[in-house]
Amino acid sequence: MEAEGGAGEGEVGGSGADETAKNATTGDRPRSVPTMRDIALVAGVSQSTVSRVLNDVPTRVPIAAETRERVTTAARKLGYRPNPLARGLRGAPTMLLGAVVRDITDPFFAGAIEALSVAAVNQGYNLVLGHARGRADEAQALTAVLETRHCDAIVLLGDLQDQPRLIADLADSLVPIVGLWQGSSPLEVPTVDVDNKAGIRAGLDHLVELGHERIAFVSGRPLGDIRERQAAFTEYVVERFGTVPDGYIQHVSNTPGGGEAALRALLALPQAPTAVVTSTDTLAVGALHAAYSRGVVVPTDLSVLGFDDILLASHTVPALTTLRMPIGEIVAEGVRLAIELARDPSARRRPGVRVMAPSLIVRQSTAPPSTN
Amino acid sequence: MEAEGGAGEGEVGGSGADETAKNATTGDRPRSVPTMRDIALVAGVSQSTVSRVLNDVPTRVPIAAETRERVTTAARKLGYRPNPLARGLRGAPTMLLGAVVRDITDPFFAGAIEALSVAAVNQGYNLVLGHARGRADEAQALTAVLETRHCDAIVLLGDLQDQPRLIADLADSLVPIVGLWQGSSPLEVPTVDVDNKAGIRAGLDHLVELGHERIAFVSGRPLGDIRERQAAFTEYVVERFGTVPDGYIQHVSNTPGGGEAALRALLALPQAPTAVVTSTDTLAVGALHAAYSRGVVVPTDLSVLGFDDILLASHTVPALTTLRMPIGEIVAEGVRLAIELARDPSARRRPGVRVMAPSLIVRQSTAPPSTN
DNA sequence: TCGACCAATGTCAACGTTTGCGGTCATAGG
DNA sequence: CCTATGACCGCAAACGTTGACATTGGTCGA
Repeated sequence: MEAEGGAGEGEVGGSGADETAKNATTGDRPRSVPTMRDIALVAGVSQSTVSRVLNDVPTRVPIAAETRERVTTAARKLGYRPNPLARGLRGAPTMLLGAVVRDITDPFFAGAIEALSVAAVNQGYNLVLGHARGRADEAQALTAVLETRHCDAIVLLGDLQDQPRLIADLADSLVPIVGLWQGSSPLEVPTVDVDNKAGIRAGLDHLVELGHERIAFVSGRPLGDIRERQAAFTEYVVERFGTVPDGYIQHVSNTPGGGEAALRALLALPQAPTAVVTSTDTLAVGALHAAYSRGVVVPTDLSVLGFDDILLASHTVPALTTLRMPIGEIVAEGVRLAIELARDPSARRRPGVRVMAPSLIVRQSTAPPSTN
Repeated sequence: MEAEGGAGEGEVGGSGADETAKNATTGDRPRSVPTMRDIALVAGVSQSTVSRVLNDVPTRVPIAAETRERVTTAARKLGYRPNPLARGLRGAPTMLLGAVVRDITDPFFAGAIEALSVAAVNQGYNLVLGHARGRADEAQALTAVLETRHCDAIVLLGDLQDQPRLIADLADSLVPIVGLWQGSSPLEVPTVDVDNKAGIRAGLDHLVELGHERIAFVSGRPLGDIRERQAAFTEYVVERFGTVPDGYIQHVSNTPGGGEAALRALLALPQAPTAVVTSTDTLAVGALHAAYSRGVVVPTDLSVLGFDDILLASHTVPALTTLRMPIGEIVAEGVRLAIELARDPSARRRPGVRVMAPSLIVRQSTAPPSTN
């Protein structure tokens, strides 16, 4: 409030209430965005010359330095901005990457979007967001991001198997597509993912080495990576201990609240586990909270292992032992692929899954089990 | 890996290595996306008729049902998708909202982006992301999001005062702009924000009622809202206690790590505070962790108050007392404004700040001070 | 039997760029 | 004095849509 007139109010503040005074404040500027023709008129050249000068095209015939000068100054004076739609019409890339995510509310995917945006910007691209949550939106996401192919390529985040319409639309679209975190059921597109199985096994190895034998799993909706993680857990435990005890796999929503509910259920079991593996750090946070509020001390009474290594994982109470998701690598590879496909249409759609390795980050939420 | 051939591989998998076999696999489809002319040819009508039928334009002159039928079936058969660039060139809105955020890595803004995307999609718009972090990107964000006005309107998130070039570009752009969370120095655009002062005062009232007198403030970089919050804190404390003790205002980076550092510094003070107000929940999380690892029990030994009420705030250990940021309201109003301005060019740029009220959420991280 | 009028469709010029191809000068060489 | 030859630049056609306007082929009333 104190700074109402922060930056150059004289410059900008003029416009506002009265919309009739189009050119009064700005002099002779035609108020709508200037085109190349306007520049051509001012500079006294043809519009194509303007195009050539402004794009600095390597024309076989040179353009006089003086003409060049006249055009550029005219352009600057008029405040020319090229019209990307017109360029796009001529086949120029839009420099836009579409990102379709199943649920942007999921903190993990929100983080992934961040990383994706950063990676895209680094390559000169920007991100168009679409999310596909819910029956109704299903159409929207594509109508806007795909069908509306402003985008040079599309990146899919997360498992979208339950959105048949979206997948169908993807199938006969011409924009190149790459998938990230497709988990156990990747689409027929180039895909990058984390090695869920290796991650879960590394985590379980860690717990087993500490001496744990009663290990439970808290899972979000078994889709995509989550399903892979759960499968890896089951496989390992069966391999090692013969069977997964009843109730040792909890299915909840992938939120802290879900983690809380799951842990309460686990603690109520006749034989409560001494360690809990969560399919996601978000769940682990909830589990930590539930343990705390039940008086169960982590890691003394209970070990908790997460997956993802979200930003907060190193700052929970206690700090969370987890599996670091190589978001950066995955996203970078995804963007690289997407751009490569966008540039070279001949290579599009060569399915295949590239996996990146997660790594175990040992912090304070795991310890040997207490001797009952 | 197991699911390599997940969905309809016969349909899609065909394309790939050999790019000469354009039409071989797809029959007679021209392989590039079909235009209205293609449909017109197939249906045996003129291209404008196709346009009229497909857009179901309320033309004063009717079109024969049979013709209509022929056109629609042809369109469906060819898999027609309208070209938004061509439409845009004719002046149609792109249904894209640009979002420029100072630092998408900030968890709060990441969350805001989510909410913004949801709100935009609800209105039929999609989001184009641009971030403006760092000197170099500064140009990029605008080159891509603004200059490239694919967007019908632009939403600014957070204080961007330190990006002069961006602001300058905004000044003479023709796209309508609205600002969110501009804090103490809003730009000359319609702006929506939270009432930081009221929030801080409510939080301090709460602490004072509990009996606290030694209250410290942990602040991120004093920009935008953060600056307002800090100012409100100082004002309140001076008003109430005459002065802010030395060292009672800590400046750190807005991360959990920053919160940790700040709390360590505060605990090292000769007269440590009994309560800490953080400018952000992210900082509060760090503070909780630092307290825990120092053996300082929250809330018995120290009260911690956050700001924002992020998703995790109710699941920290202990659950965080904080001020709920009305993200939904702010974002909804912002999107509403943006779309309104996009639709009605005559109303653009009527500066002014609308503030939404935060509310105090009391959880377990605050309590009366221990009697030393 | 002829113009009027209506239904049903086609024509054509935009929108702002890019780009292949051709045109117009001046000047130098003959 | 005439014609090549560069050096510079303009013309105009695309790109895929839209929409104002023109154009058909009939049917109807006079």
